Amino acid sequence: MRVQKPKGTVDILPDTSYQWDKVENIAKNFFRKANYQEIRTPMFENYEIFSRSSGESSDVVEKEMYDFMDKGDRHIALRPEGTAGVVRAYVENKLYGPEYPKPYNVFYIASMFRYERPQAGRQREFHQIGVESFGSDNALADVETIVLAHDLLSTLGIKKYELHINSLGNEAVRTAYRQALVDYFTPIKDKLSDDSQRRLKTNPLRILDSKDEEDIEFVSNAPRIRDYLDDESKKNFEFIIRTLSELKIDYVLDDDLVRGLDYYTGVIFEFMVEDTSLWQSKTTILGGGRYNHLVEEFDGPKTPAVGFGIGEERLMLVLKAQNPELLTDSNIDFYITNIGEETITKTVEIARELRKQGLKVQYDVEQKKLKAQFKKADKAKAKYVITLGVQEIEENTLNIKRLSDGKSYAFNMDEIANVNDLLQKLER
RNA sequence: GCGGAAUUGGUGAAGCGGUUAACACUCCGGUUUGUGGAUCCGGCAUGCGUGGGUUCGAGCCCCACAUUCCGCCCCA
Repeated sequence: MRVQKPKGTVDILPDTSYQWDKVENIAKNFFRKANYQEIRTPMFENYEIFSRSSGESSDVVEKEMYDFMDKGDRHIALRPEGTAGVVRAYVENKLYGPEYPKPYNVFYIASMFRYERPQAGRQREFHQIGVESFGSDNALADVETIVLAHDLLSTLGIKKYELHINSLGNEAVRTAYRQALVDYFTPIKDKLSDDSQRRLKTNPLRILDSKDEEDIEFVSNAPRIRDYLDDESKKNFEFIIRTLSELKIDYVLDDDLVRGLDYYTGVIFEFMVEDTSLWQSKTTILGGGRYNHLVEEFDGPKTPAVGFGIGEERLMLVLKAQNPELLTDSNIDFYITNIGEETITKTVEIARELRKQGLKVQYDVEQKKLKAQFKKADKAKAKYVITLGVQEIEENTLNIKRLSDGKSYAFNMDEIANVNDLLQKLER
C-alpha cells in the first residue's frame, strides 16, 4: 500500500494545529463582535452551483475544479471557493425572508479545493476564512466589509500590507468596458505577449494584470474602467474611498485590479503583501467585493451582497513573518513527578484538582524514574514541578520546584484547594 | 497545463560503481537507584522516493513514474 497523502494536501500536526486554532478563534470572536454568525455549508455541491457563479470560461471552472460523477450519476464538485455555496444556502433556506435581519451577515471557516500545481501558499486543499453580507446595496455595507477585513488583519498583528481597491461597475459597465479593451488591444495584438493574446479572447480584463514587460507600456495607456462607470457606481465608489480616507484606512486606487471570478459587480478589493522571503511578487492574502446578481442567478429575489475571503495558508505564512509571537505555544503549568506506586492515586487526584481550577497539568503515565520524569517536565516546558513521594503524603506537604531557576518551595498540601493564591506566593 | 531543481535514518546531512552507508542532533538506556536542562559511556538505516534497466557488482549510471520546492498560467 502506498501510504502517502494526495498531492497538494497537508497534515496539520499538533506542533502547528494550535496556531490554526488560535487564528481561527480570533477570527470567530472578531466576527461575532460585528454580529456576523457562522454558516456551515457542504464541502461539495452540484457542479452547476460553481460553474454558473464563477463563469463557465473562468480558469477556476475550466481547469481547477475537483469534479466527479457520483454513484447516482450526479455531477458533483468540491467547492473551489466559499461564496457560491453560501449564496445557494441563502436562497434555498429562504434567508431573504422578512423575519431575518437585513443585512444578513455570515462568516465561514472552511476547506476549499482546487486542482492546481502546488506552491508556497497554494495547495489543492486549502482553507478560507470569509464573510458575506446579504441585502444591502448601500455603499456603507461595502465600507463595513472592508473595515472588517482591515481590522481583522490588524487584530491578528499583520501590519505590512496594501489595500488595493477598484470598481467594476454593473454588468452594462463591464460589457462596455470589455469591448473598449478589446477595441484598444486588437490593433496592437501582435505586440502583446502570447499570454495576453490569449487573454484578449478569453478574459481581456486580465491583460491589465499582466506582469509581462511586453504588455506593461500598453496597459498604462489602456482605457480605465473608472471612466466607464455609471453614475450610481461612481457615486458609491467615491463614497467608499472618501469614507476609508476619513477612517484613516490607507488604500491604493488600482485601475488594473480585476478579480478572477465573474460574479463581481461593484467595488472589488485585495489586501496584498510584499515579502520576497515568501513570494517573488506581491501576493493577495484577502480578496473580495460586491456581487449584486448572484442571488438572482440562483433563482432568489434580487439581493445585493458583498463579502471577502482570506486564504488561511497564506495568512499563516505572513503571520509567521510579521507576528511570530502570536504563533508561540503556551506551556503547561505543572508537571507532577511522583515516586512509588503508593503515590499514584494522589498524583491523579492533584492533577484533576488543578485542572478543575483551569491549569494545564500533566503527570507521567509511564511511571519512569524520577530523573526521567523531570526530563519529561522539561520537554513539556512546565513552569513548575510538583514532586510527590510517600514522605510528602505522610507530612501532608506540597513540594514545588520552579524549573526556570531551580528553586524549591514547600507548602501545605491543602493549599492546592486554591491554586491561584499558591501561584501568587510562588511568583513573589 | 508549461519550464526548472530536488528526493539517503526521527531530523540535518556526508557518501569513491566494489567489504559492516561517515558525522552531528534528537531519542532510548546507564552513570549505584527522591530532583531536570551539563559531562561521560552505550544503543539506534537489512536500507538510500517507487518500479524497471545497464553491470561480475549501484545510493552512486540510464529510463519511467511519484512527491516536494521554485517560476509561469491562474489564484487564496
